[in-house]
Order: sequence, then C-alpha cells, then structure tokens
Amino acid sequence: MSLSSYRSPFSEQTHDHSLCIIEALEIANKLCTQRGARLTPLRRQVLELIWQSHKSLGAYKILEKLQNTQGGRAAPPTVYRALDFLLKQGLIHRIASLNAFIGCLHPDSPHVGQFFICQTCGNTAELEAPHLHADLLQQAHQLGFKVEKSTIELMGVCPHCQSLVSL
Amino acid sequence: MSLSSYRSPFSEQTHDHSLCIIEALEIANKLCTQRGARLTPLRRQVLELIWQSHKSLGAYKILEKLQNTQGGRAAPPTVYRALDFLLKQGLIHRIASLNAFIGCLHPDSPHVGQFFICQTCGNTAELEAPHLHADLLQQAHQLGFKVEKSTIELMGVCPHCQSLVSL
DNA sequence: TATTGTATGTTATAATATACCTGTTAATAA
DNA sequence: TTATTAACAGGTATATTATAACATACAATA
Repeated sequence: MSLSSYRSPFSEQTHDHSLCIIEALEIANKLCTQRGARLTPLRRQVLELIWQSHKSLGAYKILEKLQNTQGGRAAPPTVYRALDFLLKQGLIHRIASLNAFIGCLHPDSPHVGQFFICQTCGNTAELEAPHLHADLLQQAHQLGFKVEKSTIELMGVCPHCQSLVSL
Repeated sequence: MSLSSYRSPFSEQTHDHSLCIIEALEIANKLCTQRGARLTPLRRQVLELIWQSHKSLGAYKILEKLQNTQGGRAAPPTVYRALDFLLKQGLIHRIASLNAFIGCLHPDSPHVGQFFICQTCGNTAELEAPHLHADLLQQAHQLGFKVEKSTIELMGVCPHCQSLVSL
C-alpha cells in the first residue's frame, strides 16, 4: 500500500496530481483506522492542504489556508497539533532546512526520508535509497552511534527547471 | 591543513579541547588571510564561542555570551551577520534540525557536512564520507537533479551516553 | 584626505513554534 | 442512559529564530 499514481514531482505537467491527493487521503484513512488513530476532519484537512502540491508547505501557510476556509478561526497551535499528529503517524515529513512540511509517499512502511528539493520551483522528491541509509547506519555503527532519526535534504535544481534556464 | 588535534567529540573526556579551539582559530586566520576575507574581532569572537565545545550553539545563545563579554551591546543582526560570514567562509556549518551552528572540522576543503548529533549530550561529530556523498550524487544524477547544497543530519545517541544509560 | 565599500550599531518586526489554560467531543464504564 | 475519562480543539499569550531597514563607524586605496 503506497502511492502508486505518483510518478515524479519533477514532471508535474505530466502527472495527474488529483490522483496523488486522493490516494494519499485514502491511505491515510486506512492506516489510521488500522491503528485506531483518529484522522479527524481538521487533521484530514491539514493533510489535504499539504498534499495540494509536491512543494513543502510552512505551518503558517497552512494556517492561512485553513483560515480562508474556516472563517479566520484557527490559531497556530491548532495547526501544529495537527502537524504533530500527522508526523507521528508518518503521514507527513518535516523539511528541516525549510521549516516546512510535505506529504509522505509511503506512510505505511517506516523509513528514512531523503529529499531532493528544487530551489527554483520548490518541488520536492522523496527518495527511497535503502542502501544509502544502510551506508549511513554502517558509518554510525563504526562510530558506536545509535541513530534514531535522520535528516537528508538535498537542495538543488530539478531537471525541469534546468531545462527552463537553458532556453 | 585541517584540525589534527581533533579526535572525536564523542570522547570529550579524552581529548584536549583547548587544542581544537586554538587550531580552529589558526586555520580560520590563515584561510581568511589567503582569501582576503576579514576575520574581524567580532567574527573571531563568534567563531571562538562556537568552538567552545563540540555542541552546536544557537544564535541567541551566542548573542547572550557576546553580551556577557561586551556589556549588553550586541543585537541579533550582529550575531547573524557574523554567522553569515563564517558560513560563507566554510568555517562553520548550520545544523538545520536544531537551528544552531557548529565549527567546521576541515574548512579548507569544500565538502558536504554530514553530522551525527547526540540527543543526550548534544555533542556533534562531522563525518567525512565521500563515497556516501558520491552515492547521493549518483542518485541525483539518475533523477537529473543538480545538487547544490546538502543537509545530512543523524540524530541519535553517542557511544558515551549509551554507556551511561546502561549503568 | 577624500572616497568608497565593508562592517557594525540600532530599532523594529517578521516568521516559526510552544506553554498553558479552557472548553468540547468521543469512547467507555457504571 | 448517564457519569467518567481521555483525547481533541480553541484561544491567549509568549518564546524562539531570523531579517528588514536605516544610520554610523571604520578601513583600504586612490
């Protein structure tokens, strides 16, 4: 169970993003049901807002969007609580270098998020690179270090934006 | 030219940290001279504060320490400007997941910072793992992604703190 | 020493995040 | 059904991190 309709955030023109959103929400529903976690309307709405694109979204942008649909009633803690829940359930990741949040592509399997973030368009691809993580863990092992959480974020320029620059 | 007296931040008991500080400042001096960059007293002082330990230090902690020695005159931009300079010169790194700063172990060679950060004691080891970075770049290449900056931060428990827990 | 660019000082404010307290809702037990 | 409890959400204030904007001082060099 993971996001099959997802192709690449770096070819936004060529994938039907509404499918990403629908799938992400369906998976979220299923996982929360399985786990006895409550995907309340608010939490679901925040998840949906985050999934509007493959760009990461700041907490205050989310707040703004919430207020636009709710009549100005939400406050920062409302957003952060929903984000905390979604993070705990593995439904989103936090991008530390941007203080922003992004939907997780395979929330069902515990994993390490590795991100390629385009500085130009903001689109962000989550990678699965188990051998890379294995390398890191091996390095850690050599140091005697017990890894509990990893942050791997590569900033750069996506292929699409590179092609635009060269025009 | 790199920090030879440095052994491991995870064995703080067994290394003479004053040597780390002295070396770091010497190297900073040399590099700045070579490059025609001005390591002013303020910038030097900030670098020295950061090098007080192998733990990363937040901007406002630095500010506080500056004020203690300057008579309360420094303001946030003072610190951030010094930090910007030190970052540009590669003399320090920013730890994105902690919003904090740490001295660089080999500021003379451009490289990618990879950090092991102990959640218990705060000590942080910078790794050189070129093949790991090469892996990442290869992945990026496959995606057609041009990497410009990378953030690799592993949170966990250092060997020293693990041994304490097991007592 | 006049000029110019770099560095610093100063004030205000933006942007991100959390503490704390209060009320509401949902699930379960009596 | 109602009472009880725990999870959830609202709301206010405030902490923490970072930058904008403008003024002044200093240093290099022409």
